[in-house]
Amino acid sequence: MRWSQAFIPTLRDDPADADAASHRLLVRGGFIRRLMSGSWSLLPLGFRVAQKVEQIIREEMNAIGGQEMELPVVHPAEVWKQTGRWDDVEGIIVKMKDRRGADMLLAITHEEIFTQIATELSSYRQLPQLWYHLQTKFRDEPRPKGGLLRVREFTMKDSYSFDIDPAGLDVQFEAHRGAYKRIFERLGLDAVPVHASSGAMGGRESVEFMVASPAGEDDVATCAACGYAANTEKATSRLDPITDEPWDGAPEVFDTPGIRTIAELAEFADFATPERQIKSLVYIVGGEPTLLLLRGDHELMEQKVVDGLEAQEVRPAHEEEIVSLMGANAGSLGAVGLTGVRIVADPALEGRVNMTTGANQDDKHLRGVAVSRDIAVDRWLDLRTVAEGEGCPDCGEPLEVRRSIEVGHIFKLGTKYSDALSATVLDESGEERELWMGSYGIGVGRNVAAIVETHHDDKGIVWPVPVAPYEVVITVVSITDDATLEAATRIYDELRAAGIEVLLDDRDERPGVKFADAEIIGIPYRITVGPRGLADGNVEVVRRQDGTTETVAVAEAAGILVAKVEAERL
RNA sequence: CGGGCUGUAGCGCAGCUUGGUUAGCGCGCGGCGUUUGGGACGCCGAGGUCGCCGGUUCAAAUCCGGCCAGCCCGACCA
Repeated sequence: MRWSQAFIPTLRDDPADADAASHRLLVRGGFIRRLMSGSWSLLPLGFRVAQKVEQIIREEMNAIGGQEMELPVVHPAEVWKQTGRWDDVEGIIVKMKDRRGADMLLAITHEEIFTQIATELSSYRQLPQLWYHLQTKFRDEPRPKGGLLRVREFTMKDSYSFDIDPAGLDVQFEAHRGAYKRIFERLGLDAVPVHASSGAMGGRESVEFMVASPAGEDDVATCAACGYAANTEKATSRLDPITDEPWDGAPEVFDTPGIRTIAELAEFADFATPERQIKSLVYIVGGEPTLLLLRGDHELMEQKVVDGLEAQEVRPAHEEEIVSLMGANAGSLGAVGLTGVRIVADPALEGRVNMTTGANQDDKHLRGVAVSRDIAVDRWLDLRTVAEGEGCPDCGEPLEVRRSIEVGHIFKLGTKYSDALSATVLDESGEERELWMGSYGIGVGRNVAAIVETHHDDKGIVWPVPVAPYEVVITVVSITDDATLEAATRIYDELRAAGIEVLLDDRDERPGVKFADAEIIGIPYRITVGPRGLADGNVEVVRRQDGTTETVAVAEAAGILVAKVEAERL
């Protein structure tokens, strides 16, 4: 492509509202433009990158036996009502009616439709099956951000596997784990698989692929010693044991005027250090009022409540709800002697004695509380968020917690959808069996953003060759010098003939502008062709990644670049 | 959904408090000229429903009301 003819609206100033490096650079480099909140147009450069990402995904999916198809974006409500998700995921689904008044929706994912198609499978002889498509999803996120990182409309590769039994599902799941590993390697992403919560997808087991980045929205706990890795939504840890001072007798009420927080109480009473307090949080879990108990210095992980209590809706209780349930305001709440409210406690409280907690009367607390004696715990459930430095659950070494971008997620769904939609086959003995399903997703745009987040410097993007919009840019230093333009055009033709994707910067701009633009856009290799070098029969080859420069003979330039690019194509 | 802020040329902004000729500035864009191996400069020029609707007024970008859109914080989030 000749740059002078290309639509590459590079900006030289930062967009005012950019909130992530990839957001800023993709806009600056003319890759994307916002249409509305969470919807982005892919301009020619952005589209080329997205196409390359998609092609890599296709190749790896096909390599594990995937069959590509394409399903619609607008679905009838019917099938979503059958699986129960028409109402379950209220909020993020855009719903609409057609001219006859029939309910429809924009697809947020495609389990329902793929499963419906799978009802056409009738024999175990047709299994296993692995189907996928690259299709638009629309999720009406409350607050999109980060450019392509968190959007409402996006393209996703989603694949679905169908097997006769759990063992078959395990095989497909492991095949995806391998395919995803290769995909992310080819994309230049250092993605680590971690244990994750399945969330509203349902299912029994899921693994997320995470790329460490401050722009991410998830926290991942990892152990350098043994390789344990889990999303903090799911992660557990070993805690140092605490030896409590003995306390004989019943809990004792004491006055705590104006004291509302754990920190204030610790300050107020020297025996009530945070790890000797019980944190009491009132939540409405699936409509049921629930008191959640944690150690004072621990943070609640709401997702663990969702998963552990299998609730659709989990939210903190409102002030009025707290007062009418507990008889006191937040800040003086406690579980001692409480009845009529479900009590769920974190195991870190098990066996503890001489604890301090709210007395369920405003401005009063209790000391000397023995958890097992004084509190009627209905359910013990891991509720807390692991923190950096706590012991790895597998080996005890200190955990690290890092912000990460979720670039892929694979789920073992089980029979949830095949059950709801009667997707069954007959087995060897002629018996009807439900299909065991898995679903596996990769967001294309989010991966593009993740690549930029991890491949940029102060000058701009540094694309890995496999996803670069162009592999080589030829910078023509002076287009008014015939010999220069001729030499550059010859190299351009040679590279194109060799199958290299090359951009010829034949714009009437000063060299400094061309160098800077090529760097913002992030083309991996640049050939500088100018009168100065040509006087000695040379051109310059610069590698974007590290700025290394070499001088090569004009006649050899194309051949050298072909070798370099092909070596990095993956 | 709650709180805060913003909306003026393709982009970034000033003007609004205190209403009054023709609404400005920088970048970008077009023409001409000088320049040309790291983001040049001069001259000339094009480009605007001041987010939308309504109200107040002799007069509204400016004041008032409603609506819409976007951003930030929180809630929420497969």
